[in-house]
Amino acid sequence: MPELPEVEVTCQGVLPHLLERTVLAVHSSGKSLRQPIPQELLRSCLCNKTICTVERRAKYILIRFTGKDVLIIHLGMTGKLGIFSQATAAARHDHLVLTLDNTMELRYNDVRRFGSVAVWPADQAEELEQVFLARQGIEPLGAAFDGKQLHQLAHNCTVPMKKFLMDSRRISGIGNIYANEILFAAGIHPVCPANSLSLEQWQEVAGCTVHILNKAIAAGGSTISDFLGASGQPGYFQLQLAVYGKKGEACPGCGEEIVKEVVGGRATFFCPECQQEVQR
DNA sequence: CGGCGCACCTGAGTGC
DNA sequence: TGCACTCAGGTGCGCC
Repeated sequence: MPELPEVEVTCQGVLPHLLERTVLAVHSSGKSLRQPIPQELLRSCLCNKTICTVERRAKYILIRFTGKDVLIIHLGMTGKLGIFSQATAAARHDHLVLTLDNTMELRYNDVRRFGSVAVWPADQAEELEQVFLARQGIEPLGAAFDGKQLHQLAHNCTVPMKKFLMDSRRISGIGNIYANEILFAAGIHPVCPANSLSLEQWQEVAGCTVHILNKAIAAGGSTISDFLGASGQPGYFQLQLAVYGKKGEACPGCGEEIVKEVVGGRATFFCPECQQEVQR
């Protein structure tokens, strides 16, 4: 389920249930995610440790423990985190369960197993910062994010805008749905080369990015209060989408038909009228 | 190095 | 009801 807003909403949703909680036990399904779940390492690093913060970086959820060990979870395409009572029956595709000291459990469920679970032991805290976190793209909701920075980032880069926005090594957190929505909002054609945009256009793209991501988080945030049991689907399920999945429907801006094409190997929706390919 | 295609996995939906 | 086929919101690998 995750693009940045969904991961952020998940973080905010589990946060109040995890703070100050101590992990008593770790169980995994035995099935491999992107990489095998390191059950023994999880046990030795996390059992009897207390959670002190939960934060998001890019599309990763970082659960930090006293003693500096860090559990890192990526939701892949279909990963979900939820808080359940021990009495709640396990669901199909539950792959990791952390038993907490208040009779509740944190459960990671992932149908397609494209997600990942990793632990960075305290003695590797340095590497976590310098190798892993430093490798992530810029944060769209970070203080430094603006059109000027994107303009510089796109210098000499000929890839289509759609791919540029979705490249997590450059910008973190934007997936297929929001890339479509951002380009529509900014009036940019998805195949437009990244280095062909003016500074003004990049400022527009930056502004739309922040606006759309924040709107999606706010919409998903309405589900946070009942996050127990990992009910509803936060994020884009709550957000009014303008073009994604709307092939053949009327553009909300001009009424022209939304078209679908494949760009960078993924379904791409746009309005051929509002998003002109040729730049003037 | 930049960019492309594909593989990883399961399930939902569609058309016959 | 069943079967074959396509598609899905992410990432990283091998290849040119």
